[in-house]
Amino acid sequence: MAQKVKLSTIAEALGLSTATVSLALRDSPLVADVTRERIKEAARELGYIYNRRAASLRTSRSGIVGVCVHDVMNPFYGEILRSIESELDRNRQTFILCNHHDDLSKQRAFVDTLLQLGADGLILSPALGTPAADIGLAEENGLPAILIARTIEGAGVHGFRGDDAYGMGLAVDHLVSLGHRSIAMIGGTRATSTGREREAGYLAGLARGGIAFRTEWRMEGPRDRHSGFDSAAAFLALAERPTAIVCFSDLVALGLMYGLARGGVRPGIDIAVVGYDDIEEAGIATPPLTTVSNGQSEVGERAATALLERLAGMPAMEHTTLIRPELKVRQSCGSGGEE
Amino acid sequence: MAQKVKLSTIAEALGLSTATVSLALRDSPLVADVTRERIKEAARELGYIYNRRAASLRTSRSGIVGVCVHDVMNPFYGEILRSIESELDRNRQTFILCNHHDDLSKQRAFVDTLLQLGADGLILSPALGTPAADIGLAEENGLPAILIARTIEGAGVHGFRGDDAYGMGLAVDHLVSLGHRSIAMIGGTRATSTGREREAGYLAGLARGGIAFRTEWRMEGPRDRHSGFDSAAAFLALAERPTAIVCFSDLVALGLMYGLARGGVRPGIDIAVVGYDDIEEAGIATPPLTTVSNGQSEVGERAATALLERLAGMPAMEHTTLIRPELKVRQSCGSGGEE
DNA sequence: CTGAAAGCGCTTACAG
DNA sequence: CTGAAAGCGCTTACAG
Repeated sequence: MAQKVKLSTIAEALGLSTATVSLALRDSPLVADVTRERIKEAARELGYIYNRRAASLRTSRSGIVGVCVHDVMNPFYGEILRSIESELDRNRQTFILCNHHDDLSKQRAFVDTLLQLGADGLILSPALGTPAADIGLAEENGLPAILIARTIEGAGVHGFRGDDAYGMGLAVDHLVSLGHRSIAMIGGTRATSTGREREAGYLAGLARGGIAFRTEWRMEGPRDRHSGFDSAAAFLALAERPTAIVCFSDLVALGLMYGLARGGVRPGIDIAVVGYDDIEEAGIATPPLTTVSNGQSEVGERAATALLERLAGMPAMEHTTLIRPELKVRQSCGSGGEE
Repeated sequence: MAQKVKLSTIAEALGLSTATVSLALRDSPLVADVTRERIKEAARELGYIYNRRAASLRTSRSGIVGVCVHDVMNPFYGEILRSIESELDRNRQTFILCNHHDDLSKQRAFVDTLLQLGADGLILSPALGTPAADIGLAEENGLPAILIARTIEGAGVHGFRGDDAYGMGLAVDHLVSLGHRSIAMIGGTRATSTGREREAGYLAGLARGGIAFRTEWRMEGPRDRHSGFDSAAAFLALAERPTAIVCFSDLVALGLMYGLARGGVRPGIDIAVVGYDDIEEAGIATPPLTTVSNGQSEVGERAATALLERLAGMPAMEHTTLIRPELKVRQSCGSGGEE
């Protein structure tokens, strides 16, 4: 590797000062056009690489935003990330990703790293059991935070998520309107706001339908495809098998459908299944999955925008924006629906 | 936000020099035990946050490794990332992730960012059409690179990937041994080393089986679940329909199976389907997917290890390590197999 | 329109 | 075992 090219290398080569070179490279109007072009050309020729650490040490702006979610391999988060990414890209922010896998210590280590790097902001889907104080710590140290998908009481920051109770109610209402009187709910945990809200929506839906809830209908736990698959066996073993199932997520529903089919029970024909999230795969599954659209791209886009506003100097505001979910009727409830 | 706490804040509070504080916080044996404890305690009490930009500017080591792949939502890459992540975590390297979506300019912008941040290394699954010179540029500027999943001729660095030609041959041999004489291959493109190798393996397998290749058997293109699904229609429209299909990837196979089922053709019963990669979902799909295990976690782990060795001072070596694939027989070829 | 100088917060020889 | 001083590569008032 040749001698490192820095601002002063360019300055010396051109007989100028580093101040002028610095200004020129950032398109300052203070520098004469001719000079600027000479400088830019020299920079290109010399293979100059801007040193962001040095700049950031001086300006205390790093151009880095941290994004931390449960797991990027989960399409639900993947779809949110996609819109965050395009929003941040447009604003020339680099983003650092982290999966916390609901491990609080991993999440903390990540926030710490962001602090050390002088990151400009954080978009977080908090791990199970994240105390409000963790968000406070970040904010106090100059790291503005925005919450997505899950929210935390008293965190004092803006959060964006779907209206889970309402959405799950939509799913149950749909099944009730189809004539179902025994409806199970598989997956999710009360340890997250999402899990609690969706369960509440399920219970409220049953109540609206005049259906008395039975504890064996509620199978807590599964939150991914594999555990959804595994839950099929337990479900099929039920003495009085419900005629319909609402799932915590599409991933759980998709795994469950694999499992039900394996057990000889045909989703959409022998039993009704509803998912939640409306991930891309839901539309091509066989049978196509009836589900509740959860506004992933809207969550991502609005969260990114909100963070950019914070970076621009807007104050934090404690508020949760609920994105309105929508029922997507396809064939997994045997009800015809969209092609 | 209170006044920023830095090394000198601690030094002043304790009546020591910043040099001593710096050494103590990094557990240097040069500092007396008592002093070190006093310093660490003060740091904790004052809420000191280590400024990595400043440190990195001085040491020119950043503790950052960049990882860039086609798309982290693709479980194939997701599984590789998982093992990279755990390997790097153990070595306290922060990693920055980027999806290039086979867009060369995105990949270049990312490498540029790494250079500006003074990143320590790069693990890359190169975008379509990446010239060897791009890798050279990174290396010349002190950013050691390791390639995964796809390799580039003449890049001069170490790469890790599955032996695709051999693996695809395994799939075809299996189908031939089951008695199939007409075998299609769906998905993949000749623009990547992976696509070329897998196609070569398919062709070689046919030749070994004494089967004359027919151009309509080769349906290029699909590389994700959705396009796999879409390809089912084209396949079902074939005048003389092959009795078996090898797919470019599990994702393509899984999407295809959804599509075939939608068309009333039952995978594992009416037609044999083989995937590639052995992602986790393959085992729970219905029917369980026969596929070729592609050693994702081995690729990730070895690539990370190789990079860490480079960081420790080992020279670059131009070499491609081929991980040996393995056939996983399940039920999608109607052949019984594992439970 | 351009330059000289200070400073961002660390670490690292070098003294003592 | 601890301290004084230089320097990493930028940017930003301040002069001129």
